[in-house]
This record gives sequence, structure tokens and C-alpha cells, in this order.
Amino acid sequence: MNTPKRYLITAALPYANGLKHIGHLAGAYLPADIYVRYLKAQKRDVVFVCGSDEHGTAIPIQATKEGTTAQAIIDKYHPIIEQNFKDLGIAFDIYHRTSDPLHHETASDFFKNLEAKGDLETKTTEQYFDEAANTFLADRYIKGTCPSCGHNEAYGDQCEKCGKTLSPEELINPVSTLSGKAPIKKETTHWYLPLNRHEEFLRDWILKDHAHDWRAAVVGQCKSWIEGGLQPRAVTRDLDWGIKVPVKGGEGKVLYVWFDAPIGYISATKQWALNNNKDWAPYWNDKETKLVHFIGKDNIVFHCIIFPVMLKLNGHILPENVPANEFMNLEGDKMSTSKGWSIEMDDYINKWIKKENGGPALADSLRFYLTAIAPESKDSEFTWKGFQESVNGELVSIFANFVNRTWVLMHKLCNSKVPKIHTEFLDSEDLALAQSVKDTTDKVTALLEQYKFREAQFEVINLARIGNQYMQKKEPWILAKNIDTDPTAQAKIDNCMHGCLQLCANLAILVNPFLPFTAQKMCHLMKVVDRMLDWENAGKFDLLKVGYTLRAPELLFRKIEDEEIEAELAQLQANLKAKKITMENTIPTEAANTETTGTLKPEIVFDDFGKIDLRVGTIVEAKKVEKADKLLELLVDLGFEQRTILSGIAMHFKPEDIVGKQVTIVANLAPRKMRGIESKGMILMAEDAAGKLYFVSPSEAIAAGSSIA
RNA sequence: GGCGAGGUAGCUCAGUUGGUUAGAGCACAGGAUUCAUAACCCUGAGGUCCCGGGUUCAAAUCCCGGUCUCGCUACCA
Repeated sequence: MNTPKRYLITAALPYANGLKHIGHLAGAYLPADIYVRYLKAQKRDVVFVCGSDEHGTAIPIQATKEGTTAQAIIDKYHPIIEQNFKDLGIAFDIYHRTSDPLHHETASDFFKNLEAKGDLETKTTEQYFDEAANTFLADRYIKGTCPSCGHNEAYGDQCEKCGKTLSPEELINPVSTLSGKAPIKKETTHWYLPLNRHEEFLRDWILKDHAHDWRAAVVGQCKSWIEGGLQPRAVTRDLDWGIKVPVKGGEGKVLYVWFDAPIGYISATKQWALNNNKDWAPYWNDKETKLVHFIGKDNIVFHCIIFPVMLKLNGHILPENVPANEFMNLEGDKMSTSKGWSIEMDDYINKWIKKENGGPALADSLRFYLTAIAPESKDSEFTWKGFQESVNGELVSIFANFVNRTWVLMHKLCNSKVPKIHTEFLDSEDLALAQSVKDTTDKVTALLEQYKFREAQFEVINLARIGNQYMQKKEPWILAKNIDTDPTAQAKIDNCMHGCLQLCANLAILVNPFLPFTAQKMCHLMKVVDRMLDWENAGKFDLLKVGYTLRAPELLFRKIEDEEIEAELAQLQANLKAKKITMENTIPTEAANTETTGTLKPEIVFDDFGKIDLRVGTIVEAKKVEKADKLLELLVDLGFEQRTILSGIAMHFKPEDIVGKQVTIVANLAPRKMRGIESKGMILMAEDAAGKLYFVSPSEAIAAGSSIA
């Protein structure tokens, strides 16, 4: 394998609508950072880019929720996220943002070029239009009842209650948030990226060329998409938050966020080039550049299918690999900021790193554990107990302890200087130690090149373990007792300590990509400059000069105490509760806000209400609809007749549990076919803040068919 | 429901193209030691390789069926 001329490494752009948690860190940023630090130690030409993704519909939505502007949201989160990464040692060469004019220009040009070359298609479809406001309604300007959970304030692109991705057409009773009127359907034109034209290319490139050097999950998912038949994908939206469509007919439209966001990697590179007086172009256009995207598994399709097509069309290079990680769970459950079940990077930094007994060592402690349990091949799980055991048992006891005992002994037995080697006393143990260092270097290098960070880190720790074993066999402290009687004792001590010290120097080099703060501290202890950490020095056994005085021992890490772990676990439960209460409290708040935000449904007169025929019905039969996860087929007794009604509640109720229930039915709703079954009516449901559904039932059992007014 | 990836020791994970007795670290137990952050070192115990079939002289590995977890996707009036 020949060495690429240069590298361009990207980590998924964090969406700037909130804080990011340690799952994100473990998924993309930390492995990317390790890889980049390794490449830089190899003195490769490498640029590590990232930045905030600041467009898309969720950000204006967030703004509405917080009673502020989209700009204010991104201006709030961008710097926090950027600083969080710094505090955790994620060393981007540039942390850019997609709201930057340079990015607008880059994305705009990208689109124009594709459009001019005929690589895009336009399609005219019917979209919701607000006649009163005389404008097309972007997804976020349409509210209605979520078809998934029944939440009545769902937006046209997503229901915030259940998180379901929606399209406006799916909303029940859609209403414009601008005028409060029901929107009409009107034709609008949008640009599409015809992925179907590139099926052959993708098939060859992924399924042939990269079938074996990409991770199984990545190839598998791409295969699933390609074999499923690729469809043209809309690249524009009727929205005002984002990058204006820069061609004729694009008025009032912006680039769809998925189209603009990955181009952010390119704009970030451009900005970096400007800052450093470099040329950005070779990093994206020269075949000798190796491009690697670090992402989480939810992002595979964009980085392996869609963006590569865009890159190819625009004349850029393609990623050499996309080492997507699986997800990291937390104490038995999925991580979720909105549910309060997560550890935000910001939280960890404030609670551990910025404490008196914290410091950057605690950033490395977290990095160590996250890498030790990195979800490289399957979902993994963060537990505080695991964090404690991993840090105390391996990082402190094996690695840091070896460095510490080496330092203490060297000061006690070698006059605080690097002792000289007495070749006449060198034995097979000494030679084996030097060989282990070389072997480990080779292993770690190979593993890093294969993106196997977990295993690579393990090998580094293992080298410290070898150091402990070596010292145990040599027992310099025993030799020291006999120093008066054994004339060879000091020479043997010198040899042992010399070996241990050279091993420490190597450990600093090898551990540097994983634990950069620790490597720095080791350099400080050794009184050497950063250049010693160059990868080419790994495996050498003459890094510390004989006679050189080293600094007094200092602990590299502290142990994690039981009480700290208990406090974190308690905090986690408290967060969960607090979040629930917040969510419950937001219901009246949201209701109160509806008037000011214009989202209240239009006023109706009594006659309108009278049009709805509400009845009490009794569920007499219930069964799951085949091939549908959410649908239940219900037979409801209305007294005068029994009819079939479909309801999307299968995730919430078991069929056998709801037979006999009295429920409220919209009896005169137009019939609708779903999954081949006709539904005649609709069951009314109430929903609490946690998303749990409740039947709306009369307080006491009454005759089926009774009307409601 | 479709597709993809997983299910191996209490925990976190390895197990190349099928090939002796399925491995490592942590945790645990016993021993040894004291330079070191009660750290290190040595030894040990631990597994129905998710379940059920099949192919084979031989299956954790290949094939079929089932089941659980996660992701993408469909379904929601």
C-alpha cells in the first residue's frame, strides 16, 4: 500500500440545535481525532475538518419553541459545541459553520454547476400553499395532528413529540402557521438529484471495489439501498432558512439541508486554506488525496450513496473509506438528550474536567473508556461502573502505575538521571523488552491504519503491562538492598531502569493519538519537546539521553471513587425525572403560546362542530394488521351497527387488552383504505407528555352508539 | 412488514479462507511481593459460541428456519 500524498479527514457535522453527548463523541469525533493525531505524528499532510450544521427545518422550529430566532439558536450552540470539542482534545484544524458566507457561496456554486451540466432534474408537484400569505409553505410552517402519535402540534417535517419524520401530506388537518388557515394544494417546482442514473457507478464502486475494506454494516446498508432501486431525491425546499436556490425559478426556495451540509466539509477546507495560506483544491480534487468520513451508522446513506454521487458529478474525489460506528447506549437504554438520558459533553466537562481534582487528565480518562468500548462492530454500552473499572483497573493500575513506579525508582536508585547501559550485563529479558516495543509499534500502526482503534489502544496498554512484568522479573528494589555486597547490583539496576525509561518514552508516543493530554504530561516529566512524539521515534530505544535529569514523579491520573459513580447514577435518574416534569409543564405553555405564534386552528362556529358526529363505541374485536407495525384493526360496536376501524396504536396497546373498552369515535369521517383494509371512522386518543396514549372514554359505561355533543 | 448489521465467559470484545482442548483484558478466587495510586507479578476457576434443523470425517464459522437487539425503510386519518 503506497502512502497517499495527503489526507482529508472529516467528522460528521453536529447539528447546532443543542448540546452533543458522549455517544456522538465516541461515534465519530474521537475515532477521527485519534486517526488524525496518528497521521500528524506520521508527519503526513492532513487536514481535519468539521463544523456546525446550521440549516434545516429543525433549527427554526427550535427557535419558535425557545421564543427566539434561528440565528440566535445557532449562535448559541455553535461556540459551545466548538469549545466542548477543544476541552476533550478533539483537535480539528477547522471548526467551521454552514451559516458562513463562504459556505453559502460554495454550496451555491456546487448547485449551479450541477444544474448547468444537466445533472439535476426538475419536477413539479403539488405542495401546500397559503393563499392569505401568498406563499408556499415549507414543512415547518404547517402544523397538524401527528399521524403517528396523535400529537396535535406536529410540524410538517417532524413530530416533536414522537420524533417521527413526516411529510406535510401526512398531517391530519394541516393548518398554515402563518395565517392560521387551512392551506390549499398548489403546483411548485423542485430540483432533484437523479440517483437512479448512478446505480451502476455505485454498484461497482461500493459492492465491487470496497466490498472487503469497508465495514460490513456499511457495505450491507449500501447494498440494501442500491438493490432496492435508487430514486431521484429532492434537493430543494420551499423554506427561507438556508441557502437560496441560485438559479432561475428558485425564488423562495433553499437547498435541502442534506444537500448543503456535506458540502460544508468543502467550505470548511476552503476556510482552513484561507487561514493558513494554502490551496484547498488538491484536498478535494487530486486523486492522491485520501478522503475519510467518520460518522455514526445513521449517516451511512448520505456519506456512501448521496454525497459520493454529488462529489463525482462535481469532479471531486471519493471517500476512500467511511468507518461508521454503531451506537453507544447508556446504562441499559438508548441515549437521548430530549429524554434526559444522556451524558452531554458539556456536562462531563463541567463535572469532571473543570473540578479542582479534574483537569485534562479527566478528558483522557473519558477518551480512554470511550475508545475501550468503542462501538466499532456492534452497539456498545457506557456504564459509570464500567468507566470506573476501566479507568482504575487499566489506565491507572497498569499504565500510569508503570510510569509512576519507574519514575520513583529512577529517582531513588539512579540519582534522578537516565542511567547508562552496561552492555556486559544485558540479558535476554532486556532484549525482549526492546523487541516488544518494536512489535507493539508495528501492531498499533497496522491497527490504526485499519481503523481498529479499540484494539490499537489495548496494545498500547498491553505494552505497559509488559513493562510491569519486566520490572517484576528484574526487581531493582531487591538489587538495591544488596548494593553494598554485590558489585554488579548498580549496573543491573541501571540497565533495568534504562529499559523502563525508554519504554515510557515509547509509551508516550504510542499513547499520544488516544490520550494527547497524557502524552504532553509525559513529555513534561521527561523534559523533552513535542517532537519526540513523532511516530518515527516509536520503537527506538535511545529516546532519552543517558545522564539527563528528569523531573520528579507526578501522578498521571487519579482514580475514580465509588461516591462519584453513585452521584452520577443518581444524577442520571434526576435528569430523567426533571425532563419529564419539563415536558409536562410545556403542555400548558405551548397551549398558551399558540395564539401568539398563530398556530391555533381557525375559529369555527357551532355549525362546524355540529358536522362532526361523535359516538361512543365498544371495541368488540381487535387484531394486528399484517405487515404493519403500528396498525390495529378494530371492530367497533356502535349499537346500530358494527364497523371496522383502523388505528395506529399497535405500539401502545395489545389487542386482547382493549377488547370491551368504550371509546370515542368520529363516526362520519370519510372512509379510508390502509394496507388494503377500509377504515370507517377514527378513534380519538389523548396523549401525555411522555407520548403515552389514552382512550377518550365516558366516565361510566353507557349504551354503544350514544352520541357526544 | 422489507432490507442491513449484530447475539461468543459476570462485563468489554477477538476468533482469518470450516481443522487438536473456543481466546484476551477487566471483575472474581488463591498465592507471591513491596519500588508503585491497597497498585504490580504468578496461578486458577468461568462458556449449551441465541434456539432448532441441515451439509461435512469435522461447524462459533457454511446453508435453511426461528428468536432477540440496533439502524434504514414502509405502515399511522
